Amino acid sequence: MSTRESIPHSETLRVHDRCLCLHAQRAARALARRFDEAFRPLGITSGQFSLLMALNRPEPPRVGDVAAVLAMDRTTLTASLKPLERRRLVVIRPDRDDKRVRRLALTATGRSLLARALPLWERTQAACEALLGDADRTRADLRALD
Amino acid sequence: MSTRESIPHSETLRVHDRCLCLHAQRAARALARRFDEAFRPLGITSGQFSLLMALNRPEPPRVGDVAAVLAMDRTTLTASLKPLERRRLVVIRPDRDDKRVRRLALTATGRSLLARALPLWERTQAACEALLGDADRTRADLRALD
DNA sequence: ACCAATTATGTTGATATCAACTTATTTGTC
DNA sequence: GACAAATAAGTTGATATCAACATAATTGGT
Repeated sequence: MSTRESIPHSETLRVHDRCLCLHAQRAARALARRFDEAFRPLGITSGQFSLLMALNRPEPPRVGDVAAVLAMDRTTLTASLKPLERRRLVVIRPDRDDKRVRRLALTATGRSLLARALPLWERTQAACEALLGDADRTRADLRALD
Repeated sequence: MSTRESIPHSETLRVHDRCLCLHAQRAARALARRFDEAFRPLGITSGQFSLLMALNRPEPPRVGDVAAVLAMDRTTLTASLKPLERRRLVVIRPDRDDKRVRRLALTATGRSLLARALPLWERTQAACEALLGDADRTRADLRALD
């Protein structure tokens, strides 16, 4: 392999400093760890919290709806539901009218767990916002990327 | 279960709109998908690109160094190296002085692949920056979170 | 009513993620 | 020099992520 085919280290540093994908991954991993830790006493992760929260609606949403809300792959969602279903936090029921559709609903246990998780979220969220100059601006930027 | 134990839907909406963890996860997933797609012709993912780039240094870094740079769990890194090692893009060698330490180095093939990936990164990065008003500000915000 | 296109979802296989635990080596203190 | 503490890294088991492929039900055009 000739030298022509490799990248100088200076270029590596430039990519490393600027790559939005890497910056977003690092921030996402760091935030996930922080929230995971906060929710640990309840035995759920940050992702499971977001998912349970997305299911807390008057009308049980469909799989596709939830995937869209979380900007998550549909098949990832199917997999993520498994442990929650096993723990009886979520029930999956066929739709009344459309037999293709499955409705995702919190159980009473799930709702109760979510209620206990909320104050933990508040605390952690406040701690994270404190790291930012303008959390609303950051949220707007993040939204622009998805 | 009593009603006292559940969260009103309005509260759910507030959490959903404000949660930094969810916003970061969504943005990270969206960016990863975008870069994954760009790198697909080369058979690597966005995460593998970042990892290979992190190894492109004059002195082969140690496992712990790379994990710190990527803000990634050390054991995640060990797992992520496996497919790259299998494809002979990376070699893992014991350190000369400290027998606990393993040095991670790109192979000639790895360096060459990275060089071919760089223009794809440039294009995708530019497209993502175009979504933001001020990419430097966004990067600074993301850095504040990790 | 038929049937092709579309829609909603699931399954499989590979990789990524992290906590908990384990092993091997080095360092520092006496 | 012995040995406890600290350091570097790996393994296991659970969950998360997504592409590729597969299935079943609905819709729309004729």
